Amino acid sequence: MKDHKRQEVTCEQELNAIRDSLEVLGGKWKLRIMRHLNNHINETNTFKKIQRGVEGISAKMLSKELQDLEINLLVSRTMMDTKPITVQYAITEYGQSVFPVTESLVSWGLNHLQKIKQKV
Amino acid sequence: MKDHKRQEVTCEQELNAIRDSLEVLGGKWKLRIMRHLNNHINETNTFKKIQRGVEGISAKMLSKELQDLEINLLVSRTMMDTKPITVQYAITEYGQSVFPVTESLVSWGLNHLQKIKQKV
DNA sequence: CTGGCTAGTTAACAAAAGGTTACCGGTAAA
DNA sequence: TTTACCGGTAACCTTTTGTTAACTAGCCAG
Repeated sequence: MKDHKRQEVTCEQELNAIRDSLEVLGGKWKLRIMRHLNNHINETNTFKKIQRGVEGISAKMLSKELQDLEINLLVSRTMMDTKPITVQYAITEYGQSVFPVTESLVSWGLNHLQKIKQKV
Repeated sequence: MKDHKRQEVTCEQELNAIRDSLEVLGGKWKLRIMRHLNNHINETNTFKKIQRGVEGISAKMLSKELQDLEINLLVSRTMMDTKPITVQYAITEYGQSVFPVTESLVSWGLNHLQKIKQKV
């Protein structure tokens, strides 16, 4: 009975799932932060380091977005008892699961750009 | 034969591609409209019929969203010279290409819902 | 003549998302 | 003592996004 097929869902549930995905991954900064953490996965990513690495983001936005990502289990937050107190952020193993999704957005976006260029 | 490898792109180009995809497919109504058109692909979809089918959408939003979708070649618009003038909208063949993308958003969203439920 | 159908448009507003500036308590170097 | 770095937060402002209600013009039935 149990195969690799997705659970049966209604049309409305699918639309909700899309809405959820876009809430968690959408917006101006979330995927940029995820990408930065993934590119620097072997380094210690403190708040300030991330802010310097993700171009243009303000402390307020970075703080909010990291909290959202942590709530959604995509990023972990660890306080370190150092002299000036530091906080380390890291992408979680579960967080890696977003990359196949973003890959399909990248592919479609690149293809779409070509398609629209042809039109003009 | 098509080359299945994507063109080489920079990190910034990938982020732009994601932004483009989300611009074209994001927002509250676009995918609901696309889905409705796809579910009723063998019917004649007039403006009013779509408005009745996509629950809650106002004339203003439907008008704007259909224009955006048409600009992006995802939907076609055909004026019919009927007694009260009618306009038929249809999803284009190219428009069908969004469904693999949305499918990955649906899968991830459904999985994420389970993941978050476990947390509580 | 009235009212309803067609496909929209316009203006005014509200809500959500994002940006700017200033500031906090703590540590430490100059 | 002043200065700067750390990880933020609060107040305020702007921009984007979406909602509501009123209105257009043409055609038709009662």
